[in-house]
Amino acid sequence: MSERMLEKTYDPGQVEDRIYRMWMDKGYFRAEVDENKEPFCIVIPPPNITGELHMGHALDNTLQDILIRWRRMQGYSALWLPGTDHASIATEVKIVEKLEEEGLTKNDLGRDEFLKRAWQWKEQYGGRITQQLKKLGSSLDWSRERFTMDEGCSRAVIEVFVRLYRKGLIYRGDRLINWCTDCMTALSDAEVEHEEEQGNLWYIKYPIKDADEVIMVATTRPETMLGDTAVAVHPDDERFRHLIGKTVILPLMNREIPIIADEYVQREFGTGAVKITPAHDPNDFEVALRHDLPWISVIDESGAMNENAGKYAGMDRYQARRAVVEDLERMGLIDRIEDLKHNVGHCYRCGTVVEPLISKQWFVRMKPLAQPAIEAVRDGRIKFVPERFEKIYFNWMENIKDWCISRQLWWGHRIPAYYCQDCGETMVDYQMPERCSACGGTALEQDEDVLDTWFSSALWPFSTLGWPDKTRDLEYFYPTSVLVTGYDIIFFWVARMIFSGLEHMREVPFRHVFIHGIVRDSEGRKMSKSLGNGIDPLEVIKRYGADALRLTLVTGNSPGNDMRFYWERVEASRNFCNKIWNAARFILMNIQNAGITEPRAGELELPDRWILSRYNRLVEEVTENLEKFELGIAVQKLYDFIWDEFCDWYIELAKPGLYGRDRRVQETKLYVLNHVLLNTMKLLHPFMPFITEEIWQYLPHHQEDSIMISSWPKVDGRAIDPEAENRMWAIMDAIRSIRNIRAEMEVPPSRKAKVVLVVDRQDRSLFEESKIYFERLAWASAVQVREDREGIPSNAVSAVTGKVQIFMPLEDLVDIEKEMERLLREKKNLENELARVESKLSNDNFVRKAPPEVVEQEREKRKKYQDMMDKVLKRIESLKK
RNA sequence: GGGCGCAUAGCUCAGCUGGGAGAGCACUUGCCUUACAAGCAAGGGGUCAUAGGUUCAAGUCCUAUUGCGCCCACCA
Repeated sequence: MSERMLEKTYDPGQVEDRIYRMWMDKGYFRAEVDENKEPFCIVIPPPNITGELHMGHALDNTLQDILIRWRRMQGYSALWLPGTDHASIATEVKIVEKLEEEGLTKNDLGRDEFLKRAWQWKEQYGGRITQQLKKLGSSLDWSRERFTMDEGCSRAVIEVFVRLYRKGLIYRGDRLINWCTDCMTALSDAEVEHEEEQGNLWYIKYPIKDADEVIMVATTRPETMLGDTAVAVHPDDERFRHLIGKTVILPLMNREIPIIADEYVQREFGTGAVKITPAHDPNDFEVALRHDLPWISVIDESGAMNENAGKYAGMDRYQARRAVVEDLERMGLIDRIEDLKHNVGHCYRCGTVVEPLISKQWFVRMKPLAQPAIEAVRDGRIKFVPERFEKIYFNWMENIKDWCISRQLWWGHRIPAYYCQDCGETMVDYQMPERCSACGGTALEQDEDVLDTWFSSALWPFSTLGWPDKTRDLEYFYPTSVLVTGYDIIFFWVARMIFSGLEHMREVPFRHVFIHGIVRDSEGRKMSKSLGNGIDPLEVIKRYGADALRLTLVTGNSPGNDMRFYWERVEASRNFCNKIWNAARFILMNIQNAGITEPRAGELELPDRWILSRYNRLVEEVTENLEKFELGIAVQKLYDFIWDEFCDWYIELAKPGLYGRDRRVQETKLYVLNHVLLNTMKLLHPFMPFITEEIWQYLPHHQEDSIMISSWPKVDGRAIDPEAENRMWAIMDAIRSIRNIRAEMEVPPSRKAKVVLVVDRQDRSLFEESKIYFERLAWASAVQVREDREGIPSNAVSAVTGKVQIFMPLEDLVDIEKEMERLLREKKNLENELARVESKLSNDNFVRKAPPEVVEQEREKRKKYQDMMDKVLKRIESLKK
């Protein structure tokens, strides 16, 4: 028994760091390979080392921590594996920015020096976000912390690259790729964000060679005409049929280019004739391949016109656009200019308009990898929660194109490809070969480029467990159990982990993908740095505590849906913390005066049996909700149970016993109070780990040193007691009625009143035994239970519930007219209810087709309402006298 | 162009496999009742977007429509 006493309000600042340290010191986060236990594993979506904890992380990690803590308590060997991502582009951009402040560029430093800086940066800031995760209470196994560029993960990357290359699934070639002229690197399709923008459609006349005719094309990017190598029309388009095979003189460049026919052309759009710029448009590139057209690059990697652009060389692409249009106008070749909304691709990191360029890059051949990944979801080996995201996943996987994986950056995994400087041979290997496999030369150079940052993330579920080595961890924890992440990175990450896991492990990387939405501001806008509307989770923790933040994030959250952040909601969560804190305080105060005794059979009173029954139902439901990833529903039930049933009802119902003389009764009450609180703290622990631990530490009668290693409550089927529930419900119903009347008549609690309860014979003992609760909870001075209404003065107020007719002789307060009004209102209500029930029961189809128990329910209702109606009518009669 | 989500109390949102509409905040009234005023008790407030349909029964399932939002896509 503890001598310590709790403060009147819960102060998370006093508690959280101390408890987290205790958990760490005791090694509770550490998961062991234990053949006697089932494994349960989640790998964290590794936050970028550039990152600081934002609400998205807070939500994502709260959900993971809930699942992990719950499964750990259930007896699984639960591993939550932490780590960070090197975030190739994002980090490199930051370091370049920092260099700029010093007046330096990447190239001033050179590759080696730059990487040294990058690693320094990683050492300095890489741990920042992991420290912040601790503030949230995340029960991550820090002994297994990984980094996408640590030695093991890097080995995995090389292993995968070499394997895929040897299998023919990685290749290098000149393709039209997305290029960011600001980041100066190639991007994958997924890294391009399309936005609709207001633009123009220029109609340009191209003169036909040796004819007095022009063919008009329409384009949104006039500057690219400098690189045109054809004009295309639809093969069946009568308007142009006679021109197919002829050539046009490309204005400004005076280059002869052919008119070709291709079905790609939409006859209805623009003029029906399309200029073909293979080097700067993905469609045109495809057309050029089909027709064996040359391609001419006119824009360079910085977004400026190159030497192929004639007099426009050196101009920025937008400058060139204006110049080209001006020149064409002067020549009378612009027919007209229309407004047009169209999609423009932007770099997902810096927002720069992406330039399609032809470039030699490395690619992963996707089709063969995508197929098994589609099947794994289709046949249910992987399940998305909620399911609708499977559709999005299929749509992406089924239309996937080869993945451009090389990046013209320095921070990242360098591509393990080596080129012979003598004969140009390409070799891909685990390390640099001694000599060229073709010519035997020794002058070899490694590819300058690094891999897409998502290439290493794709391996995360197994690279972190030791792959390519056959480790015990890998054997035991793979496939992992759940992946928890936002819908915004399904393509970047989830999809790629799935095909990578299947390809390299021959097994799915996880069983469930639990998708959540994003946290928005109170106006529903995305939180962003530029808007300055972000809420810092650490500030929330500081002001209200981590538990309040976690509760806020999970309450009302349904899978896959966005949510808005309100400080008012955090306050409500904080209030709940305080509520349970005070419930615990109350129980502890009483435990100091008496002990706890496990009750013998028959010693439990009605409220005790009621709360134990309700508690056991709660265990059942919460567990079920967690299994279905319905975390928001689970926590709502906990909230309601603790606040309403336990605090507002049971504690009040227990007080008479606690404050009575009978020590045995006191100890029984304390047993039940402690038992229910202890176990609801367990149920609540995954959601609110700190306060539940703190309370646990104060409460007596548990074996384990910490709530986080205690066992998840099990349902005691014998405790579920529908009869106790019904009986208690009847008492509560009557108490509520009395309170209602008193409130309506504005009787203050200080004024006690006599209460007469008229009941049926079979309920008499129930109400006799429950008198004390009416005294305590309904401010009754004396309670009389009887089976007849003889001698009840007419100047009493009354109410009717299912089981009891209540009279309160409040002589001086009673206004007969008002009383009559209330009775007539009651009568009206009952008439409505009866009419509704009657309409159902008189419907032959209902009685015949509805399930018997539903029909029975309706019949019971009818009886109940009729009883109530009888009583109300009698009361009305008696008042009339 | 295709797909998805949302539309429920003044505000923000829950509502799982169809069986008499819920929470938090806000509002009204009364209470400092020896755990908690960050609290207690009582209360007001909703033709569950619209129109059809399935069913004995629809907020819940189906179809269409409207509004808002998101994702994907090669009509220049």
